[in-house]
Amino acid sequence: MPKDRSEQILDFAEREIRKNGFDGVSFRDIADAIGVKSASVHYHFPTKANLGAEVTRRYATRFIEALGSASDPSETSSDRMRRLADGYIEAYKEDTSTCLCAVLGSVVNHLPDETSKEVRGYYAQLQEWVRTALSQSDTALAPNVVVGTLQGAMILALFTDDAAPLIEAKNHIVSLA
Amino acid sequence: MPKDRSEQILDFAEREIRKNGFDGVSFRDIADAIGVKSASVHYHFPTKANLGAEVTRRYATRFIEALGSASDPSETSSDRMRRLADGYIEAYKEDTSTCLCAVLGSVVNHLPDETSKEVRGYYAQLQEWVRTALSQSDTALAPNVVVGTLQGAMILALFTDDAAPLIEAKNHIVSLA
DNA sequence: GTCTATAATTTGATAGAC
DNA sequence: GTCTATCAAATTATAGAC
Repeated sequence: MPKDRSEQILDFAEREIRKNGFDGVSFRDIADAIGVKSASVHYHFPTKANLGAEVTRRYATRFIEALGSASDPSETSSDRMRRLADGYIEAYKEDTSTCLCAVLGSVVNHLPDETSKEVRGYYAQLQEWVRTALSQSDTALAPNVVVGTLQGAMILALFTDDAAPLIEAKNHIVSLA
Repeated sequence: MPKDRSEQILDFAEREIRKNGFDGVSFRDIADAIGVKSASVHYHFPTKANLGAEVTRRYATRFIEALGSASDPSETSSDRMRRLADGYIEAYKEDTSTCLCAVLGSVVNHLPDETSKEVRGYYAQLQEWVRTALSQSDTALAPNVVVGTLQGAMILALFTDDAAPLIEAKNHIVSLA
């Protein structure tokens, strides 16, 4: 079955936001890319604030679900950190683009409320997952440090156009978890 | 002596870019803020690519110079990491805004060439400083990890509106250096 | 659902007077 | 150096026909 239009729009919007930022994509860009007019995009997502929110919500759901359980007793903390880091690495490789969070996070106070609310929600979920994932370990790693390290590595990966900084961050975190 | 106009423009442009991103500030915003017309801003900085480049160059120079020596033999690696982290913390406190690098770095491939060139140059300098600063230590900390961790913590600090993630990142890096 | 048409605003940028 | 005046293009968004 063919992809429905809303999904097509979200796909392209997500890719462009991750590459160019929230202000770096327009309704016309999206419309042109999928072969409709901008008014049709507005039919599916009435405002840009709404579009940003939906892109973020979908991204968050996908990312968090892919992480799986943070409390499976058959796993170690390192196992979970490895999965987390791999999530970032895959996100990077998807389109040699950053995670949505690094792009939208750095300008969160500039985003429309409807969008920033979702970005904050995503961070809260991620933070909670890491907190749980590390809760049975006596590691000195703070959840903030884990998330920050991967986030920052994402940006560095963009510069070198190479996943190496992400691999280093992964090794660092896994070895300390 | 009064600040000259170019400096006033750079001051405001830097603050806005760090809060709202490169696309989040316009020549008119700047002109209004300092009480001139947008044509006057263009007189000092002919294009936005040029303005972005000058803002970045000035920011980089200030930040790197504030770091001081990366090879003073009377200091330990931890001392240097402490200074580096404090640089980020001060940058955050300046206006509860991110470092320029986190904002521009995440969309580096979307920036005009003239601007992105300066952003990349800044990163190279920073990376080199950290590499030198750690070169006499047998720490397992990679320069990428150090920079990434602080960068990522900056973004997290924005969310919580609190420097706590930066403090955690600082402690983490200093203790491992 | 998609279109045409259009409104209202904002953007980066330039020409030329003072 | 700053101004007025202006441009061409792009932006988000809406009304109404099909």
